[in-house]
Amino acid sequence: MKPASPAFLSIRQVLKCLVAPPDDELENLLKLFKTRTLEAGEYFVRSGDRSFELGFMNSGLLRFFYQTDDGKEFNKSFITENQFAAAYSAFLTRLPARFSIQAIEKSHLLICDLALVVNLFDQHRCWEKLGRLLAEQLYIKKETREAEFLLDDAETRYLNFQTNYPGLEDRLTQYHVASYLGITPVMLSRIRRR
Amino acid sequence: MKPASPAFLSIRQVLKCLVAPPDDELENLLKLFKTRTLEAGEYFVRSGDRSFELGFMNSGLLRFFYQTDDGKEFNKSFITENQFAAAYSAFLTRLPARFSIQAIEKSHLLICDLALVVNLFDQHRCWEKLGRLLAEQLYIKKETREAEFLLDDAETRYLNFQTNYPGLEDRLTQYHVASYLGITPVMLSRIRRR
DNA sequence: TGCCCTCATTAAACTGGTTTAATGAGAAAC
DNA sequence: GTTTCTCATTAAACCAGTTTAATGAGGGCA
Repeated sequence: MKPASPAFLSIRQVLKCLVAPPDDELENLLKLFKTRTLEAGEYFVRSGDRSFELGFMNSGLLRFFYQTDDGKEFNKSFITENQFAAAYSAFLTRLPARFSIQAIEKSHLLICDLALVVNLFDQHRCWEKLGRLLAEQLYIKKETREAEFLLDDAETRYLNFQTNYPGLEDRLTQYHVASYLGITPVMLSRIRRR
Repeated sequence: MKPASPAFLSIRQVLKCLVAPPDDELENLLKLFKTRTLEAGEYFVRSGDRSFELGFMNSGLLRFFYQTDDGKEFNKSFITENQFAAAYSAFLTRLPARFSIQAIEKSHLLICDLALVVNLFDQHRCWEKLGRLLAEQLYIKKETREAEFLLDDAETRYLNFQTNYPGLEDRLTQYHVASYLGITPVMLSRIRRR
């Protein structure tokens, strides 16, 4: 599968839009990637992993989730088409991943060793900038979520979820939505009744 | 107050350690800063503000906090010596700040217009890198906090706070600690009894 | 010494959410 | 058509943390 194939169309566009890389740098980066398909239920990262890949989603749906010792799960975010996916914080801190990443729908990705991408940071400023922009996006997303947990009750968080992730609710079971909101399916059902 | 003065010693060290800037670039950056003192209770940023400064703490203690419509406050983080302080997410998104930053102790800072620093990103790679590293730090901090809220109960969060911010508890009233943990002072008092 | 003032503790009623368990409802398997 | 999944709903008991309010305990200050 070569960087000229249709699978590379989206990532090309996204990267051009984000950091406007020179053509040769862009090709350098793209040839590090290969395609991968995850079946529904399959894992991209498992909690405890120490080696990491960067994924770019061509299609499908991933969830990032924490697990407690007694088996409870907490979805922390969802990733869909044209977004990057990685256990980036674990890579940066060189600690084992604290959460898992799992496909909820069959998903088509481009993947690449994360360390190879980070090595490019020193090679050209556009990749350093990419690293900055991705970190900024992640930061803003997490901070927004922190604000929701501190300021909003469960019902408000549910309404926010509907507007922030339009259409996503239909692709998820009530269990996954509830887990993202930090409540039980029972409570979500009660909220929905209103 | 010139960049040669003692007030610039710490920021010099921190920047050298983070991004190893060339001497002339470092001086370029430092001459953008001037000193500022905040009395206890004084604000560095107010919720709703649209223009932002980057602060570097020489001494003192700041809190970042959200406020609800009915006046309740939620501390989201604390900043002490040798750390940078800014409403960075608001700056990045060009939205009004959603939280306030206030001095809990009398604080000595170096401050500078945030936009001037961000303009330097294109001038030299070391500043682009600085932007990346700061965003990464913020991201990791927020993600850690998200994990705590999802996985841990109030008592565990309290114990985490004590180990993650050693000595800080003694500089804060019980109200501020409780607000950071997402509980009431009453509940914190009960936890402490155990 | 006595008077504030602010902060910490304790108790009691209350509430938003959980837990457990039973019931319903749709879709796939055969 | 019946069985058997999985997922959503509903009810009832329960619990972690809130709210309100009263009490205590220290510090600054005239």
